[in-house]
Amino acid sequence: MRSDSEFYSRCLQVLEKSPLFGGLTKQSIDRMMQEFAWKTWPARLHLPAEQHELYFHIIISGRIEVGRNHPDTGRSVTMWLLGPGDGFDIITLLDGKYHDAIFVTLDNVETLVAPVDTVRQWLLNHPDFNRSFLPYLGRQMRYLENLSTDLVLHDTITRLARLILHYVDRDHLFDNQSHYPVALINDLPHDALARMIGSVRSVVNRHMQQLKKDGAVQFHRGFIAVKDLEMLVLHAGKALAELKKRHTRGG
Amino acid sequence: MRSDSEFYSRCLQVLEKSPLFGGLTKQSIDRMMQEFAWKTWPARLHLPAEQHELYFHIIISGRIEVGRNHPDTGRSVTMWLLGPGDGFDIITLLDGKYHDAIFVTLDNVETLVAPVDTVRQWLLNHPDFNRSFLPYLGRQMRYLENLSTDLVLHDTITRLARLILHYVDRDHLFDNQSHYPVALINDLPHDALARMIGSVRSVVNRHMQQLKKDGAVQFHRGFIAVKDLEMLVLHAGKALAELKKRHTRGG
DNA sequence: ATGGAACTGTGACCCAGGTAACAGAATCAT
DNA sequence: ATGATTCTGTTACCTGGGTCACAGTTCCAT
Repeated sequence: MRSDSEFYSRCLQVLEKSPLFGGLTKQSIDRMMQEFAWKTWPARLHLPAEQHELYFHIIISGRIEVGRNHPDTGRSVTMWLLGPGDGFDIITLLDGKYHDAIFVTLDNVETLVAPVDTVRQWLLNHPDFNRSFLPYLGRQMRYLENLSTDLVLHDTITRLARLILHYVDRDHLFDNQSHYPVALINDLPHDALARMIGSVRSVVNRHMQQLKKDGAVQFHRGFIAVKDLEMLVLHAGKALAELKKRHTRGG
Repeated sequence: MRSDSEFYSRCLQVLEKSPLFGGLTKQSIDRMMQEFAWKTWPARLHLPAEQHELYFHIIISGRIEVGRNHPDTGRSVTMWLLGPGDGFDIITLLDGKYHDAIFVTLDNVETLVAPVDTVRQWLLNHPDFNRSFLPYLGRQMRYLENLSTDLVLHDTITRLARLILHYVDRDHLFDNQSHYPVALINDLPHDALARMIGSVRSVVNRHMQQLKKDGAVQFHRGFIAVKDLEMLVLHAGKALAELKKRHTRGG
């Protein structure tokens, strides 16, 4: 991408606050950008898997769901929901092997693309790139750890509460409407939410109704917001036993 | 550790075939070893969590279970089972933040220890170290991905079969006894197996009985081996539907 | 050898949550 | 506008596997 490109400044903005490149100097980012090409993808597209062994992508706008399917039962899990500033596929980038995962665009997506080999060279030769890349890897690993442990240790309504909590923007209470906005997942259909917590649409709906009844959240087609943060924390939290008592008593 | 230390050559051997350092030249390994200290831990010890923000460890012998507990229910998951050649804690190494996980030694453990900062410096300055470290990270991430997806997509007996399959040593059929040995997990009690697949002792036992009845595995206290690899693969595999038919017909 | 601790084997019970199925509402494409 | 498609709400049903409880077994320490 040339620096006179019409998208250049937009991409720069995204990269600068990206967890992957945020730590770099403007110079470094600039030099890297030279090697990236700009590319767009339509919504609901399954990205071809071979792609990832050849090219590394950075999302500028839009979201991509990374998951796996069970061929027989038709069920699936979302392992990551990638948004602006995220890169993929980091696993193939790390070890060069085929990565058995399915990448689906949720929106129209813009990415910056470069050959994996190029990116791998940077990793090996540019300490300052490593300085932001390694913590980014840490973040992604933590997300996976949390996913696994949540699946084992918590029941589905707790996982749902935690999911919403994870994306809630606590700093931007809408005073007039007295609710907290939810980032990235606020317009997802219930199936997509279900895939993120290892469950199933109808069950997620069931629990969303419960959370609504409890006053924790508010939602309608394509919209989720948090009404009562404390209540949601309670659902997401340790006080599981107490909560159960409440429900059996109060309905 | 000085090169005339009595453990030096043993450590060297482990490091050379470790996934973390296997790729390095003898020279590099040598230089690194100078900075490591040798340390031992008794079995069944909970390693103090603060440790990991200060020191990075490499296991020379013994195993360490890395997992999480649910304070209220008492249930727990094992996220990793670390053995000789593995390093910890890689997540804190990556991002320097506190890592909420519990490390328990299963055996008497020998480790090599160095300050995290030292190791982090190597990461940033030694491309050849990076060359084996990054693929190692990839491997660990894949393990977590598989854990999460298995938890969602497969039932417990399938996960159990997959666990055993993952550690089976296909290359060393014991002809005289016609069974395949199982590495690393072959002497674990059923609780420990249960924690690795997000289940519970009694259920694991149930399923182990089933696998035995089907001729897939053989086991007694502190011993697991694979009798019929194909049968185990069948249990672990996609042909879930067919297998169910079998069982309902045959018992 | 003997008492205790750590493991294994099983059965009875029960419920969270997955499956299936359908009706209604919102949204989109032409 | 209108038919198609994609989402949501809700019911009835059923089962995998978790909980509890206890007995038997193997192993270890003294």
